[in-house]
Amino acid sequence: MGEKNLTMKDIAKLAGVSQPTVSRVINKSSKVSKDIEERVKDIIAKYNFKANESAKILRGNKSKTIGLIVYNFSNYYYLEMVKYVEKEIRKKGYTLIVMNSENSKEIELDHIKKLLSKNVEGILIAPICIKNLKFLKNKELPFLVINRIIEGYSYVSTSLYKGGRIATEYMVKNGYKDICFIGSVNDNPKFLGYLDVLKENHLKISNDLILDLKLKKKNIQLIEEFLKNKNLKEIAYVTADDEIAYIFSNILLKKNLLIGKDISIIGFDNTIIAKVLNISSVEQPMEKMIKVAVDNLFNRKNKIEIELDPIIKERMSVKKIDR
Amino acid sequence: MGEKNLTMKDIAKLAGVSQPTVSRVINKSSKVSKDIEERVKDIIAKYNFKANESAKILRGNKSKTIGLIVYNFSNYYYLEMVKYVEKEIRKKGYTLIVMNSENSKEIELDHIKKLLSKNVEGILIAPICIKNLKFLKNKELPFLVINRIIEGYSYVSTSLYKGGRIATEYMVKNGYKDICFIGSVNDNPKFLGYLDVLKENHLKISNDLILDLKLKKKNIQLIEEFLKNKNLKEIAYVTADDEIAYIFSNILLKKNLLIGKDISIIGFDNTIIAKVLNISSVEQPMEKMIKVAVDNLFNRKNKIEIELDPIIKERMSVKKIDR
DNA sequence: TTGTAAGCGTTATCAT
DNA sequence: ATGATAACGCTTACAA
Repeated sequence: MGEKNLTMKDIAKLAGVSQPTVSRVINKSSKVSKDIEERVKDIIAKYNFKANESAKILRGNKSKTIGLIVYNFSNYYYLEMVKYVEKEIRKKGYTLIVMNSENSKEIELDHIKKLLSKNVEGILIAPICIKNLKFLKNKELPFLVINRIIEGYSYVSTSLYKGGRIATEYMVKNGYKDICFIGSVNDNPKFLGYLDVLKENHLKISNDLILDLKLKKKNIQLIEEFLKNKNLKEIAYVTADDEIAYIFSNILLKKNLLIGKDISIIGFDNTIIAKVLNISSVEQPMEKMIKVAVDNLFNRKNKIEIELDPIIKERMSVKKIDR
Repeated sequence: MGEKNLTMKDIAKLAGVSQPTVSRVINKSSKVSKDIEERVKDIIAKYNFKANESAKILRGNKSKTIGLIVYNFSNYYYLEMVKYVEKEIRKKGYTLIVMNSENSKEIELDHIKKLLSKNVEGILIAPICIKNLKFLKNKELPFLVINRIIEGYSYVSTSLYKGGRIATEYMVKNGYKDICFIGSVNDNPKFLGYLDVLKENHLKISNDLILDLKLKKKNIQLIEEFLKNKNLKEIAYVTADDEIAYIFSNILLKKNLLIGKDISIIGFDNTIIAKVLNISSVEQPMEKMIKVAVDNLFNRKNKIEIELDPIIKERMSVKKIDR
C-alpha cells in the first residue's frame, strides 16, 4: 500500500537488464532478444507499469493531450461538447484537459498559458477574447476555434447566421408576419440572420418584436410588458437558445397558452431541453463538428475555415396559420 | 508565428542572468536583487512565459492536476459533475483531466494507468470495477470514489438507498398503496430502499409492480404490457432516473394521461430533464458532494466514508389520493 | 546575491 | 543485441 510509481530503472533491475533495454522493449525502437523481451514484458504486465509521461515529454515525445477551453458550462451545449470531444480524441489515443474560462479574458489567458506549459499538442477553444487568440497564433501549437467564426483564425463552426435564417424562414413558411426574436442582440449572427430574412420578405422589423435580454426570473415583468397589447396567436417566437425558449415558454404556459396550439416557438441548439420540452429547435451538428475539428486540429497545413449547416429538428411546436 | 515555447534559459539570456536566477524570481525561493527581479519579471510578462510543467514535475514538483473518471456521459448527471469538479478544483489552482470509461473495465484501467503516468495528484472516480480500485489502492495516489459506496474504499456519495426510500415514502405519504419501481433492479440501492419502505408499511410487493428494464423505444410494447389491467390512477411511479421518467412519462402522455393529475411520478437525480418536465425528483446534492470530495481528496489521512442525504425537489407531479 | 552542477525518468546516440 | 552516456528544462544544494 502506498507504493511510489515504478520507473524503468526499477523494471530494469527486476528484469536484470539495463534501463534503455526496457525502453527498447516498450517502444520497439530496436531489436531485443526474444527471451529478454519476454522477461521484461512479463514484469511490465505484472506491475501495470507505464512510463512516466513527464520524462517522455521532456525528452521530446508528444504529450498525447489536448485542451478544451470553453467560456461557460451553464449552457448544456458546452457540456455535451465535452462528451463528444473526449470521445473523439480518445479514439486517437489522446487525453482531454477541460477548462472553463467563465467569460473572463484573464482566466482564458491563464488557461492558455497553462496548457502551453503542460505541452498539450493542440487546443480547441470557444473563445471570448481575440487578443488571446493572437497570443496563441504566435505559438507553434495547433489550435482551432470552435463554435465561433473569427476572421483570420482557423475555425470549425456551425453557421449561427444560417441558424437564425432557417429558424426565421421556418416561421415565414408557416405563414407568420410578426416574428419575434428573443435573446441577446449584440454581435449575434443569429439575430442578423433573423433580420435579413425579415427584410427579404418585407416583414415588419420593430423593437416591439425584439426582446433583448438574458431571461432571468426577475425579468418576468419585462416579459409581461413585452407581451402586452400583442395578438399572441399571430406571433411566432424565434429564440436564441433552448434555455431561453424554456423560460419563455414557461411564462406562456402560465397564461394557459399551449405550445404548438396557441403559441409557435422554436429553440436553438436542440439540447435535451428542446427534446424534453418537445419543441422544434435549430440543431448544430455537434458530433460532426467535433469530429471535423478533431480531425483537422493536427493535420493543419493551411488555415481551415469550415462552417457547417444547421438543420431544424422539427417537433410540432409551430403551427401553420392562414395569412 | 510558430514560435517554440520559451524556456527559463531563454528568459535568462534575455535578462542577462543565469537560469536558476529566473527560477528564483518565479518561485521566490531565495533573495534576488531588486533590479534583477524587475528585469526578469518584465521579460516574463512580455513573453507570457510559463515554466515547462513536465520539467517541474520530473524534478519533483506537484502536477496541480487531478483526473476524473466516470463510466458514462449519456446520463446528464455526469456531465454536470464535470462542470462542478472543474469549478471546484480551479478554485484551488488545479487542472482537470476528464475521462470516460464507457462501462469498460479495460478502458477504466487504461485511464488509471494513464493518469498515474501523467503524475496527477489525485483521482475522482465513479468506478465500474473494484479490481481496478484495488490496483489504485496499492499506489501512493489519493483517490476517492464518488457517487458509489464501496466497502473498504474512501468515498463521498449520496445515499441512493435513502433516495429510494424517500421517493417511496413520499408516495406512501400521498396515500398510494400500489407503488411501482421502474429501472434496473440488480444491485441497485434505490431498489432496496423501495423494497424496505414497502415492507415497513406492509404494502404489496409484486413483480406486477416492478418494471426491470432499461427503457428503450423498442421496449414500448413491454411497457404497454406492464400497464395493462392496472388501475393507473391509483398507482404511483418511482423511477430510477430522470431519463427513465422522461421516457415513461412520454408513453403515459400519449395515452392522454396528465402528470400530476392522472399520474403520479417521481424522477431521480433532479437533472435538467426533471426541471423541464416539471416533475418532482430525488436530488443528489451534487455541488455539495463534489465540494466535499475535492476538499477531502488531498487531506486524506484516514479512510473517508461520507454519505450525503438526498432530498426531494418537489414539483407537483404527485397528487394526493384518498385511501 | 548570484552562478555552477547534480539529478528527476525518459529517448537516442554512441560504443561494445 | 545490449550497455553506458548525454540531453530535455527545471529545482535545489553548494560554491563563490
